[in-house]
Amino acid sequence: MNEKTVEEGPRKPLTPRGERTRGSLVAAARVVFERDGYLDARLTDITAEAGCSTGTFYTYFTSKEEIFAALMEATKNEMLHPGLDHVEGDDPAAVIEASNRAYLEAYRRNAKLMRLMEEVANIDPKFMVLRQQRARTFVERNAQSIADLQQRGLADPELDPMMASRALSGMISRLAFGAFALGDEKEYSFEELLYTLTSIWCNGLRIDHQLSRKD
Amino acid sequence: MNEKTVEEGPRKPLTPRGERTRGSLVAAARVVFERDGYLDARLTDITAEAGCSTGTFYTYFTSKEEIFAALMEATKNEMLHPGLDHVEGDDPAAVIEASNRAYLEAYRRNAKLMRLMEEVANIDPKFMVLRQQRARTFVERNAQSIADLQQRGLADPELDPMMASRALSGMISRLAFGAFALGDEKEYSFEELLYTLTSIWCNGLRIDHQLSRKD
Amino acid sequence: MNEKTVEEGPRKPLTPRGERTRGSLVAAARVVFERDGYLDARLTDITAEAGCSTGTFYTYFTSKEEIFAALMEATKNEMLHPGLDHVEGDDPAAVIEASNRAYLEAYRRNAKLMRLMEEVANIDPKFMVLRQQRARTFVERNAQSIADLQQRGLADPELDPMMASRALSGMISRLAFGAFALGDEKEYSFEELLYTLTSIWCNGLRIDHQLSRKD
Amino acid sequence: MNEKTVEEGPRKPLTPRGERTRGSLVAAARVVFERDGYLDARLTDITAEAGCSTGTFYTYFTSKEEIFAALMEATKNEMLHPGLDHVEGDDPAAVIEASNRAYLEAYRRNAKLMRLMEEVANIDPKFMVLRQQRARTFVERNAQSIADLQQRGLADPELDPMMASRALSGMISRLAFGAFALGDEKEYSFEELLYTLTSIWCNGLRIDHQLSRKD
DNA sequence: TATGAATGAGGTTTCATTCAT
DNA sequence: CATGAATGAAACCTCATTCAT
Repeated sequence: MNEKTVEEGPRKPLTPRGERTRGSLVAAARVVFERDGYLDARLTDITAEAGCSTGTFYTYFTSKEEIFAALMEATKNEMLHPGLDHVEGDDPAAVIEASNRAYLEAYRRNAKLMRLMEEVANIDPKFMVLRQQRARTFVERNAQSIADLQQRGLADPELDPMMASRALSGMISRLAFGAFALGDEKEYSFEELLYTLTSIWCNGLRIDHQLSRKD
Repeated sequence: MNEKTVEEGPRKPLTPRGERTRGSLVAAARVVFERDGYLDARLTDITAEAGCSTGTFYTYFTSKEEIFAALMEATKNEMLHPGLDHVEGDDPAAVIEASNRAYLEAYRRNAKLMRLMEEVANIDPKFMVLRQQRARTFVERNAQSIADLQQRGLADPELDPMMASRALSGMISRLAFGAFALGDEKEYSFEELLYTLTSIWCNGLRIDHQLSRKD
Repeated sequence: MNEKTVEEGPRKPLTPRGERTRGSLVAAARVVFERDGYLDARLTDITAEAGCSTGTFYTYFTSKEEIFAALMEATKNEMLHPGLDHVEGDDPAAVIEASNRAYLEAYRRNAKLMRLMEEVANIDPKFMVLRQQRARTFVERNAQSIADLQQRGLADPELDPMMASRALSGMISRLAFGAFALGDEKEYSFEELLYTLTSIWCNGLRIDHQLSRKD
Repeated sequence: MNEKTVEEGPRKPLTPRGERTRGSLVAAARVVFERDGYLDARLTDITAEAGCSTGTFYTYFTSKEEIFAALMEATKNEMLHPGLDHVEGDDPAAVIEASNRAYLEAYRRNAKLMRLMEEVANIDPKFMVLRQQRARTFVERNAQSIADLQQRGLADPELDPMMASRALSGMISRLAFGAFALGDEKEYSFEELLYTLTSIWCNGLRIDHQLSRKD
């Protein structure tokens, strides 16, 4: 899987000083983008936040798009979430719950970044591709897990694992977006959210479970 | 429910000619927005498409935002989808399937408009509010339907109807967006999509069903 | 001969007002270019001189290059000079003298423009092409005239008319450039210049003559 | 004759290393200027070509202009051409032909440099002065030679030697520019060029000759 | 002497919006 | 009501030059 669809300028070997400046620009970009949104962010806001001059920006990046790509690259690990198969355990429902909990927590932690990614993906096709690639990773992991459960006779064999995974993965990401990125959080209790998603996930696949709400 | 959160300029009574001009502007806006996207659309593109002059635009609208709002208003009926309770019948699964089919078909028909709405909602909070309002209508209708099924003993009573509806409604809209708005349609068979969504919907609520794929 | 090598933006049919504004911009461009040179001229200098705003510039032109092309087009008739064959008369030497006199006078009148053309031609290949095209017109006319004199037995038949014309036409334009465009005019008496050029021209082609200096 | 009109930075005594670095910068400047033109050449292109850092440039030069002056100084001998009086011989026409041949060959060898000089002279008055000084050397030598021929009764005594030299010297440099610097060379045969120029030169001064084309 | 990151003035360019006709 | 030229704020971007190491 080649995540380099969104190009970043030829990264010449950097001196430590250059490394630092570049880093401060990416950090500043995160602050400014999260605060003002992608469109409203001006390059001068970013350099001001980074404490350097406009010209310096162009030492490391050629455009707003490119520094955004760099920011996405720099933060890609922050949304790492285990996926079903990375949670150990014998009880499928417990595994699913743990996985969903991890996902929701990661989403909540990175809500602003996710919000931002959504804004940019809907503006620039290059980043829609990136978003889809990352989503696909998540979807495929879950599809694999569903297929395993089917093989072990623990999940409805009628469903296409990939399609079911798309539906369920989409369900959780959408709800997380609504709950955390849009800041409608007041309407949602985290545990209620988790319970509902996990119930539907398990029921949807016809997985036996004894889930209950936590408060 | 007040849908007027997104203001439209004081609609002075229009002469028939004015009515026509305004209409051609909205129609042109749809063409241009769907073709170029909201951000890349220039007002002069719209007036050119409408066959009128730049100045005329301001007779009817005060900004790009406002004509977009007018376009949303003009097309709001195009995504009208029945919601569960609007489909008659005794078999809940059949009702759900019919409802989902109607939703997917409407989404497919209006894919470009939905894509556009997503773009703008992620740019402009006013339109995020509008999008959420419309989603809420859909969610609430489905929640009502779920509550009904619970009362009739046909659906899992443990689930909060509103939360379950958010999850399931989000699931279907997300999948429709991916399938139709992003043009990844090749990866999806419509009937497979429908079957998967409806199965998970019914299973998720523990509704008895005998669904089968159509080809 | 297609002189449209240097493109000018699609000239939409202009309203009289637009015609006037465009004209004032071209006139302003001439003032500013002649005063400051092509490179040092800023678009804002031109719009300021034309009495309009920066934005207006872009209603008519897309770049400095383009307005320069328009200026060249607008002034192309100012350097029209008869060429040998357009001067009537039986005495070839008198004809050549009259032609040279007309050329030098036109050059002197348009010295700043010629200076400008030279600057730009040496910067931008598109305008070198234009300069060469215009020179070629002059060269070809003179070549024709030389061929005629050869046929009438009045000029050295050994010389290739085209090559001889290139040499003699180049001689006069170079001297005119030095005398008038560079402002070394003090070193040159117009009549001395004319006498020398015409003598060499006639002698060079072995045309009989009784030229004498005027003072 | 003071050729130092175009200043060069105070040339501090250089270490051998410094000498080498400076030399590589001038050599790089020639490559880059000839390749990209004066205006499009960036100092970083030159330092990159020279294999040193940006900062090093300022150890030896203070500006693009100055390194260009240094390049002109370094290459001034490359266009050395004998001038009429430096060719030995009794037959004036043969001397003129040899001189012209030497000039044309030197021009052809240094065509890019001459092209460059022309570009810069038309941009920067300081270099126009330099160009004129060098031309003047050539013109004056030729004027001296013409005066000698007049004194020996071999050339038309009516012509002012200086003015005639300006005309004839300009003729040859213009034609050389067109033929070699602009790369229109295909249209010109070297020998035809030489024959025409020399014929007109001799005829123009009424010098007896028996010139013939070589092939 | 060499390095190369940092600087920032000053130009270009866009396009939503105004307004005289 | 319609016109479309004029407006100008606001952003972008370059690259010669400086300077701390």
